[in-house]
Amino acid sequence: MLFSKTCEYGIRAAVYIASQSDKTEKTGIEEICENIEAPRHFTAKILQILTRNHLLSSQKGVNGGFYMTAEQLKQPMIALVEAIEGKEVLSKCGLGLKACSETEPCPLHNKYASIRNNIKQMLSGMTIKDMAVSLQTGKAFLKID
Amino acid sequence: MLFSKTCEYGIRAAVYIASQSDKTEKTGIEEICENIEAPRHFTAKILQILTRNHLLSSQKGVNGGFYMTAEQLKQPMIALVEAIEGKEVLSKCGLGLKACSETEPCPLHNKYASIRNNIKQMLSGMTIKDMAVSLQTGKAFLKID
DNA sequence: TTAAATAAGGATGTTTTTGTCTTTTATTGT
DNA sequence: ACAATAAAAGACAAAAACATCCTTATTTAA
Ligand code: FES
Ligand code: FES
Repeated sequence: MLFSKTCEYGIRAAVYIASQSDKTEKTGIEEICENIEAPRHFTAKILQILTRNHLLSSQKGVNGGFYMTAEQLKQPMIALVEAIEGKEVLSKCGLGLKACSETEPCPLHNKYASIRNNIKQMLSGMTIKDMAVSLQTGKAFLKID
Repeated sequence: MLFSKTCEYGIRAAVYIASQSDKTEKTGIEEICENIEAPRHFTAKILQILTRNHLLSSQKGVNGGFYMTAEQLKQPMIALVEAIEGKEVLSKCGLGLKACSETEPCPLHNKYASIRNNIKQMLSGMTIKDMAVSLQTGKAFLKID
């Protein structure tokens, strides 16, 4: 519905990495995928994208893995979504018109634009750290057992 | 974002057909696709689905085409969406967990569930006729010229 | 300095979505 | 009846999304 599989895995992975960021050890792709129930190689590709976009940090070699800096933890969810789905995703027309505009709106525009704005607010107002904390405190989960 | 192409075309086509439902003549697939800028054969398939689900009516042969009964015009948008995307689409987890649940929620659940509810309300509270009227009165458009 | 570990990158494969083309079936005006 | 018309249906094709596998580059511990 809202996100592609790519985006779902990307967010889940980033949140998991964030949730491990107190530890000194970096988090390996294997561990990540086990804990978010995502396909190993596919997820690795997504993390490459996020790393290139500086939303994650990584280190190769023994004891390497993924981690996040304090700066990265403060990034809002929307940064992840835009890195994966593209910047425009939150301004497109809900009915697929070439552009979303106030002057030539689709019949859904009035209501949809406000909902789209809610989504934008949700994603801007929540940091990766916020999500990680809800994991750490047992309030939320990244997979169902 | 919200809908698949299939769903977008399906809604646009249905709304266009509805907007022509005052006329006595039925509306042909060619005319529909010109007016909503959608691919001819693909859209025809989508209309088949909607017709099988009794959300549209159709007639073959000379002077045939698509049309909607008064009953069908009163259907809410959500009926179209569910016919095309499936009934479950509006209750799935936003982060792709196997199930969306209050007891094992994903970190997005709190905010997402409320947005998803807004979407549901938007789609339940607006009939196909409502959308068609906004077209007819020039307040909305199904393609950009 | 070497072996092991681990992410990055590239090639390839599968599935789903999106789209076209052709044939069939039903309807209607003549 | 017949020809024309239009939707239904089925086969096929292209593109995108989803996923795997293999090789390469980098790092570190021993
Ligand atoms: S024009 Fe369709 S959502 Fe704005
Ligand atoms: S559990 Fe993810 S949206 Fe409800």
